[in-house]
Amino acid sequence: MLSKKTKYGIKALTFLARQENKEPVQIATISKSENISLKFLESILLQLRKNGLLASKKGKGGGYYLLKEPNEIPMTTIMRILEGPISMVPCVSLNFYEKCDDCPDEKKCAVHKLMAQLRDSSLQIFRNTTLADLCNC
Amino acid sequence: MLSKKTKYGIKALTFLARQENKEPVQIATISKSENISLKFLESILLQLRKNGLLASKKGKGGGYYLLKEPNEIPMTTIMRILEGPISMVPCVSLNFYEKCDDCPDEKKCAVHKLMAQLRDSSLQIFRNTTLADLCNC
DNA sequence: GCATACCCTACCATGTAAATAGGGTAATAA
DNA sequence: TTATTACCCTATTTACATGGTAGGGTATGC
Repeated sequence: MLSKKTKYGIKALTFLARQENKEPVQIATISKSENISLKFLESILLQLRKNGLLASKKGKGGGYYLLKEPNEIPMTTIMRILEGPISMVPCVSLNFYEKCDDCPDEKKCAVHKLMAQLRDSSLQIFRNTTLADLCNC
Repeated sequence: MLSKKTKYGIKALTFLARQENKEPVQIATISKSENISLKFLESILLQLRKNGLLASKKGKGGGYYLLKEPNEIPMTTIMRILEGPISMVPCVSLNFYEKCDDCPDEKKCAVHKLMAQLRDSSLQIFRNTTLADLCNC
């Protein structure tokens, strides 16, 4: 399941990507427009800032804004920051690899191969989709 | 993330699919061979039986066995029984559809389109893979 | 009739998601 | 300088699912 954190994060990012000018947008503005709990959204945007996707400006006229062009931000980046691994099992993850403690041999594991296939197809979609693509809806 | 229930279930099913004869296999046998908690596995096999994938035989010489040929069991069936929806959000699920309460219009939702795409590619893999395919590892 | 092995219900421990609360701090403008 | 704005940070709560455990019940077959 996709966490609400990721879902809200994507919605907030597309909201920012849709801004004509590059003026900072207040958290409250996004919160109201997208029906997202203000405080929860705050923590999400903070996380996106710490991971280099957003920057913020304090004080009056402040808010959040994108650091790159929407078409330069692939969904892989966003997913990995907010949701974590793309794959469904750690033993096939490229960026979050972990060995299973119940599997003696990954190569002989029935689940492993299937999940690797799935990861590849998911990766392909996420890599070929940028934030800009999500705005045209 | 793939739940351990699903992972164990798939492993157990492939174990049964690999049996030469169609003799019932005891839970304890699978449990030991695949390093799965006995009682947990018991509940998983029970669920698979209630959903028509397995049958069981009680008493001495009893155990679980497959009801169909492995190549007649697509992964979609197994995943939907054990893991639930294939899609990452209920609003794009074919079998477990649910409307989002925060989205006024699904067609305009940035997340929706992306997740629908992802669901399609996952479905394609799961539909074209049967239990038999997992046994050749 | 006894051992076998599945069947069923209940329980618990742990962890995570989602949301809430409340105050702190930096930047800006007047 | 000072008041306001709006981000920054920590802690807490609630709810729920997962993974696993416990213990007995029941049908089967030798």
